[in-house]
Order: sequence, then C-alpha cells, then structure tokens
Amino acid sequence: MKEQPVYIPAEIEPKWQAKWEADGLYHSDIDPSRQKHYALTMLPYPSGDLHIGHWYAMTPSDSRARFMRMRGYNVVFPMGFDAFGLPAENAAIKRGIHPKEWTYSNIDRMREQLKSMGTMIDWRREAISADPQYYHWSEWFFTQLRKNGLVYRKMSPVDWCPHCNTTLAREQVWGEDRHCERCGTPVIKKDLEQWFFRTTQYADELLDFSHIDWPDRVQALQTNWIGRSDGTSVVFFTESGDTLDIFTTRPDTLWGATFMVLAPEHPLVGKVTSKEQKKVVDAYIHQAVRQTDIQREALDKDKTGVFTGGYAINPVNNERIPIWIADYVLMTYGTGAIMAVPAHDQRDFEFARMYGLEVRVVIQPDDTPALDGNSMTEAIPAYGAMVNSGPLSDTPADLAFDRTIEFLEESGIGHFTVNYRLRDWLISRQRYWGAPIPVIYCPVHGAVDVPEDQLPVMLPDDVEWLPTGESPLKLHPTWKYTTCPLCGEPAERETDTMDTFMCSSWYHLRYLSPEYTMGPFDPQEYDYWMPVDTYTGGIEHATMHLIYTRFFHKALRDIGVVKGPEPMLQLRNQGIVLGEDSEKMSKSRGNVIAPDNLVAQYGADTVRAYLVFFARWDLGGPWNSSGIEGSVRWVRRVWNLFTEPVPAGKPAKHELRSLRRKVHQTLQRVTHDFENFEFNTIISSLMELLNEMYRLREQGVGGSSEWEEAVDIYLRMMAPVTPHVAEELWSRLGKPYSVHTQPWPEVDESAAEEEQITLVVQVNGKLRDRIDVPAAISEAEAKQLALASSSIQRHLDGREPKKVIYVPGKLVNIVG
RNA sequence: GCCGAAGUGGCGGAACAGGCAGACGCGCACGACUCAAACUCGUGUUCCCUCGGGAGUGUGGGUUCGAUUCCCACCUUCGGCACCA
Repeated sequence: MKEQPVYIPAEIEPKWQAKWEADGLYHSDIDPSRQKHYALTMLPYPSGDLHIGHWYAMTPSDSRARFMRMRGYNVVFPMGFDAFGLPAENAAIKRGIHPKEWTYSNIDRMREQLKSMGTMIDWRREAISADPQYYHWSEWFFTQLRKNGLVYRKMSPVDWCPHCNTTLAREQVWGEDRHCERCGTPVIKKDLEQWFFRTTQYADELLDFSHIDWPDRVQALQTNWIGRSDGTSVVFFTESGDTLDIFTTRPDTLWGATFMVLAPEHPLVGKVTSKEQKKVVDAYIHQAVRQTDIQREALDKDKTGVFTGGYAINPVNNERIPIWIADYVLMTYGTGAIMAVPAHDQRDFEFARMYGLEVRVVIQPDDTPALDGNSMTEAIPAYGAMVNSGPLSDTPADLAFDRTIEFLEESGIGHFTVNYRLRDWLISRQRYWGAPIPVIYCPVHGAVDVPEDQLPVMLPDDVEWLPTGESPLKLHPTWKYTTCPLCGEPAERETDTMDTFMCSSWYHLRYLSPEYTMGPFDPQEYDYWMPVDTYTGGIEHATMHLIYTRFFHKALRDIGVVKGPEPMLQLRNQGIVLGEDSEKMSKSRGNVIAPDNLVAQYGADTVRAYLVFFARWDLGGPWNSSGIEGSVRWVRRVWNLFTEPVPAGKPAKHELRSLRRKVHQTLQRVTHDFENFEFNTIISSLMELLNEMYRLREQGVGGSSEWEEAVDIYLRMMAPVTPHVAEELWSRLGKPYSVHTQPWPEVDESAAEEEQITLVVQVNGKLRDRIDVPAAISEAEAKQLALASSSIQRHLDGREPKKVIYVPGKLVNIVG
C-alpha cells in the first residue's frame, strides 16, 4: 500500500503561489465577450505589517471574487496602498527615516504578506498614492474641481489637531470630546486660510441611495451626517434697520418669538449693542471665545447669555423683541441667529426662565390641556393647532407648517429653505507627506492654478523634520519660490498638501490603468470595468471615505470625467476581529494576533477558513485560539479523505443516491451563501458534507462515479476559500490545471430533491411524533398516517380533532 | 433625546419565505487506540424531571392551528449624531 502523503502547508502554499504568479493566472484584461465584475476591497495604509483585520477584510472578499470568477465573470480584483499620511512623517521625526523610505519599505513587506494569503490580486494593477505618477492626477483633479467652481479658499475657524499639527476635516473630528480621528487628541479651533471642496453642493444627491445597494447602517450614518433639515428662512429687522436672517424648522411658532439670540461671533452683535450694555456684552464675548467648543457645547451646562440692549422687529406682527447673545447659538449652523420661542423649544424655554423672559403659547396640541406660558415647566415642542397667531390662528396642526410658509412667501418676509449639518470638506493639511496643492500665489494675480503641463508639482526629498505646526515645505529653502504662470513675476507655491482622503477618493480609477500617462485613467478600461460591482471594507469609513468618494464621483461626473450616478454599486462591511479578551486589539494590551505567526503555524488556507467560519462576517467578534482547531481539523480531514485510497465496494443504491443528494444540496447552499456574503455557513455546509462522505465511504461508495463527482464538486466549492490545498488535491487527482479556472458546478435539482421525508406531527402545535413518508405523499394519506400514530392518539385523549392542518413536506398539526 | 445594529446552550454561531430551536464548530465528559501523552476515531452534551413529560430564543403583551421569525410596548449592549434652531 502506498504511504499517505502528509499535509504540509509550508510546502504547497509557496509552490502554488509561485506557479500562479508565473502563469499570470490572476491577470484580468478587457474581454468584451464576457461579463465583467469589479470586486474592490478598501486599500490598506502601509503602516508596517498586515494585521488580522486586513486578513479578515480581504479573505472573504478574495473568496467571493474567486467564486464570481468561477461563475464565468471576468473578475478584476486589484490592490494598492494609501501611501501618503501622517504616520510616515511621525516615523521620520521619531526615528530619522525619510517618510518615503519608511512608506515604501512597509509596502514591500506588506505586499509579500498579502501574497502569502494566496489572493487572486492582479498585481499588474497595483497603485500607490505616493507615486508621482499617481499624485500627478490627484493634483490634476484638484485643478479640474477648481476650474469648475467646486474649490474655494477661505479664512475660517477650523479644527486643528495639536498633536498631528494640522487642520482636519469635520469628518475627522470624532466623539463628544471632539478628538482627532487619527491620534485621539482633542482638537482646538484656529483661524486659518484653508482650501475647501464644496461637498455641500451635493448634499441632496448624497442623500439619495436609490441607485446603490448599500447597508442600511451606512445609509443611516450618512443621512445622519448630512443632516438635512427642512425649514424656513425669515427676515427680521433690527431697530437700526439692518436685516437679521434666521433659520427655523418651526415657522408655525413665529408668533411666539419673544426674543432673539445671536451667536457671540455674529457680525451684527457690535451694531445692535447699546452703549449701556457694551461692557457686559464685551465681557461675555471675551469669556465665550476663550472657552473650548467642548465646554460651550456641554449639555449639562446652564444656559448663559446677556442682553445687547438692541431690539428686533418680528415681521409677522411688528412686535418689538429684545436681542440677546448666548453661546447656545452656534455661528456654524444656520445663520448664527435664532428667533427664540420659549413655549415650544426647550432650549429657549430654559433661557427664558433663567432670565425672566416672556413665554407665549402659540401652539395648542389636541391631546394636551390648554397651555399657559406662566405655569409651564417645560417647552411643548409637539405640533398642534396655531393659536394667538394673528391671521393664522386656528390653523390645524397638519397644515400649520405649509400655511405659514405660504403666508411668509406671499408677504415677502420669508421662504422655504433647507439647512444641512454637512460642512464643506477642508482638504488643506500643514504636512509634508501628501500630494501638493497645485496652486501658486502671485502678488498680482492671486491664487493661480499650476498649468496642467507643469503637473505634477513634485514633493522635494530634502526637507527638515520639525514638528513646528508649519508644513516642512514652507521651511524648505528654495522649494516654494517660483514664478507666476500668468505674468512670470516671482511668486510662491502653496505649501500645504492635500488630505489623503482626496487621494483615496479615486484609487479605484487608477487601478484600471496605473501606468497610463494621458490622464488619470484609460477611458477604454473605464468603459469596460466601471462601476465597481462589489465594494468591501470597514464601517468606520461610513462618514469619511465613503462620503468623499461619492462626492468625488458626482463632481467628476458633472465635469464630464466619469459616468453614471454612483461609483460603487454594492457595499458590504465586515466587522472587527477583537482580541481573545474581547477587547480591541492593541500592542499596549498585548492581545494582538499576528497573521504571519498563524500562517507559519497552520498555513494560509486554515487561517482563511477560520476567518471565514468563526463569526458572521458583518459582525466579527473575539478571536479564539482553540476555535481555529476546528478549521485545522477540517482541512486535514479533507486532505486525508482525498489522498487516502478509498476502497471500492458494493454500495447500496440508496447510499449512492444519498451521496448525490447531499452533494447537490450542499452546492445549492454554498452557491447561495457566496452570493449573499454569508460566508460562515459555507464552511459549515462543507463540513457537513465531509462528515457525510466519511460515513458513506464506510458503505463502500468509493470508486463509484457518484464518489468521483462528489470529490470533484467538493474541491471546486472549497477552492475560493482554501485555494492552495484545493489546487494541490486537484492536481494530485490528475485533474487539469487549474482548479481556479474551472467553472462553478451546476446544481442537479433532481439529485438535490428528497424522496423520503420526515413529517412532523403536532397536537395543538406541540411536537408529538415524527413519521417517515414518501415526499410525494398525498394530503389525505398524510393526515391518515398522522392520526393513526399511537402517540398522537394518546395525546388526543379521546377528543375528536377539530381541525387538521397539513403543510406539504413539513408537518401535520392536529387541533383537538 | 434622535438614528442604526444586535440580544438564541459553557462559547462562536445555524434555522432560505411563520412550520422539528440549537446545524456546523469550539469546549467539556466518557470510551477506543497508546507503556503513557498528544494526534486520531467513536459516543454524549439547552435546562428541569417522578423518564410519562415539562420549560426554553432579552422582558411583557398580541396575531396565528403554530412565532427565534410578524405586530405593539419595554429592557440591555454596541455604534453614530446631538444646545443643529
């Protein structure tokens, strides 16, 4: 007898990886005769090592791309690196390594680690955002957006991370303490002249998800983030004759405005303040400015404010109402001024009670006892009939909003308007390791675009690493000095670089043709491959990258660079792999699982199988070192069954039939699960089938054509998840190279069908018996058999069945 | 407060569309193999029980012959947003 080969992943995995690479097995090229499938997974930042999170994100994505390929699609599955960013610069400051060197050596290591996973990545398409041939086009996009009015420069109070020494976009400031998304340091405000992209111009379109299949969770996060409020813009006047615009979502409460509140930074504050009040107003502004946003926005804080001494006229009733300033009104939302309706807004109510201002009821909800402004203990924000509201009094709740807007528009004092929480995207970064902003400042011509034929503006290599809060480019002795493209006179370059999210907003396009020099991408490649069919990655990008890339696509579509409403049709998010202690993995906790070690210990296939199996992919969960043993055993049991000689016997016909049934039922389930991203049950089903094959082997089914079919289908089904061992076994069985280019097997529906079923028999909905019957049993026969059961008779206890329910193929329920 | 996701054995999880709850795996227990251990293989494993059964999918109701699944009201955990007018 031949000795059985031992499963040694370290021998077979590098061998097949080398062969696949040499053969170009995973190259994907335009082929108009086949349907394309663009499978994209979020590109990693080259931080140093590939961690288990990368594996968790990429293994199922790779497996599904492989599955789609076997289903006949021309699949492209590219990879690259989001290579600009702060950690490279921090490494430079800390260790004296040039960011470029740090980044590119990390990329080299991570590329090899990625290769050890055995993915179907087409490395010819690799794109690295820090390459000049890449950032050339990041700069070009900036210029295009600017030409089309989607970029502006503005002095404004912006979020500044004192640790990273740079400004941040609103999206990169997280949590109640408003900390930097990258390093966790609370941000501060700085007044700076910065570049912005007009993301708000696309706010409404970004709220429309009708063209894409994205998780509800992401849609909700983005919708929340964009924060659309429908309301009204109303023009008040100050007594000195200035217009004072306010925004309100409750125009129906306009007659209840008993005072107005301006943000301390509001430009009209100086003008409305009376001589008598100037001192207290100045003092209030002074202390408000000194407070951080966090202090100002703390919810438990009592409302503070001061009277300006000025008055405004409410345009609906010409009433004279006092103007206050208070820090609960934010300059950054709406117009920075509000009408205060204490009876119907809790914040205004608290303020009014604090300072003894009038509370006037103008809304009376139907189900509430008559309201009285003097005795109320809280505001009543519910909708209701309008009262004390001049010509609109008695307007019912459901008409109040629309009627008031009609009234305001007819009177010319207000109109319907929409406000968003979304802010324009601040893209300036005071850092070196990013794509330069291609702008030159000329004393005569102002901010001039670098002409297209002079792109890219190259990053200099020789810079100093000082954490000064200024871009190192600014400190470079010569780099910024240039001449104006318009007049040729001496001028200076912009020394800020772009947010790296700008570079990652279009990487899916660069993959199409990373060597292309005539534009950001080859239009032929674009027309064939785009849009992205399935996009996979972490949920943490819901309100950053995933908003930016949609904005970018829509903006470029309007400029005529790309086509279609959306860049990525289907999005699926993986969860997070936690440490064994159920905590987030971190070096300081010492709970990090290193995939390299796992590969050395178990082989990539087993790690892949376990990552696919151990949790629901969209939820993730804690790692379990003993849990992986299940995957170890599964792979080894497959190996053993398919390499051991299987003795041929004289199997019973029904055993052969049952083998085929199980194979094709499994195929049905595995196909369904791949399609629906339900990866964990793919392995369960394969394990079940394997157990059944072990059992049937003892029944002598070896050597039969049914057994051959089972082995053949089994290897094809496992190939996407465990590519190396599938290829090795496929090859050992003498099948034609490669298993990965084989078509996905077809389900034989008749083989999958059951001809004998177990009918459940219930009495009053409780399980009392099971009977084995032919699947084709008639209703009458089934009911008769069920009633004949002794167990059923006992439970009926002599009662006559009132009703007998029959569910074909499932059960009989006797109601007695 | 608003929005979203999730609550099922000791653990991860399964149950396609309202029809056998707990597939598959981990762990555990017992057995076989072994001088022994590991590996491997086999059996068992929701809880209670008087061995007839009874209870059971976060809680309380409801719809239904029948609910993990649908409806209503809550509770808990996680994530996001938040003096946003």
